[in-house]
Amino acid sequence: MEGLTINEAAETTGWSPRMLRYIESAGLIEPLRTPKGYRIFGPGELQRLRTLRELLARFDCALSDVAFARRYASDQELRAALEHWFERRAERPEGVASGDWLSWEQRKHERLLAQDTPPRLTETTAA
Amino acid sequence: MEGLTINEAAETTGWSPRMLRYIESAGLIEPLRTPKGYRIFGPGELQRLRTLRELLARFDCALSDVAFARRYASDQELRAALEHWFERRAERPEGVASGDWLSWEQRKHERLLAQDTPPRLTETTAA
DNA sequence: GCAACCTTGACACGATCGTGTTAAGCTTTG
DNA sequence: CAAAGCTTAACACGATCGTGTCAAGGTTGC
Repeated sequence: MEGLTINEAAETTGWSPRMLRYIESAGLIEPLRTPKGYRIFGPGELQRLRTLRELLARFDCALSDVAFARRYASDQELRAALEHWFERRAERPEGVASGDWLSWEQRKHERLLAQDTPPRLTETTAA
Repeated sequence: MEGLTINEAAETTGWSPRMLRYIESAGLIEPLRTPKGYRIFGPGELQRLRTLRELLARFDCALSDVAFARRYASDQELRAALEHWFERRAERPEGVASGDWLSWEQRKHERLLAQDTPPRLTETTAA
């Protein structure tokens, strides 16, 4: 065969027909259509579908993540904004620059001083 | 004030205290802690939080999207894999190359021929 | 023409997201 | 010391994700 119908494609890719439609609705694939609307999956689409399963499993992420990553990768404005946001970390008081914000030092003593029991930060970063 | 406590930070950023903790658990912020475990939000964190609200609104995306984008931006392997996957589109029969996969042309006629009602692809791309 | 297949739409359901709220227990502050 | 704050844990709840399944109706194939 050449271009597979949805059920055939489902069998060779491991996805259920339902999921193939769902993935399409998520904008991650775009199978061709016969004039009557039947989906036909070419070898490229089939390969992408198999790879997609691997990706989701390998990186333990969701379809929506992949969809967003695609958006992130192609939307220049989005990427710029987010990248800038990511960069903006470490605004940590190591470089308290100027009096930009009333003396960190001062209060640091007032508040952070006189204490004990140090390692109490159980992050539980929701694996 | 200097480093704000969670409730103060909530007020100036617009997020609820609950959400500030949630956002932290998502790994998007990492406020300092007093030795006793009290969160203190510095001006940097506060700004990031305000910006975050703008980002989510402006690009209509979720916290998990931002979290994944961050991962995508910093995990070389992940990015490479996904980028490769994104690229792999348009495996469309315009460049059917060689006999890589038994004659598209041939079957194209067998299946796609003799039909009418053309524009029936309502995408409904789940806005 | 009838069985087999495809299409969209909808109901369902557990899982997770985004939020609020409350409980139980330290800490800071007046 | 008592009130006010902070912390984590947990229950709750509507919304969306990921899937299955079923229904109603065209299409294809023998």
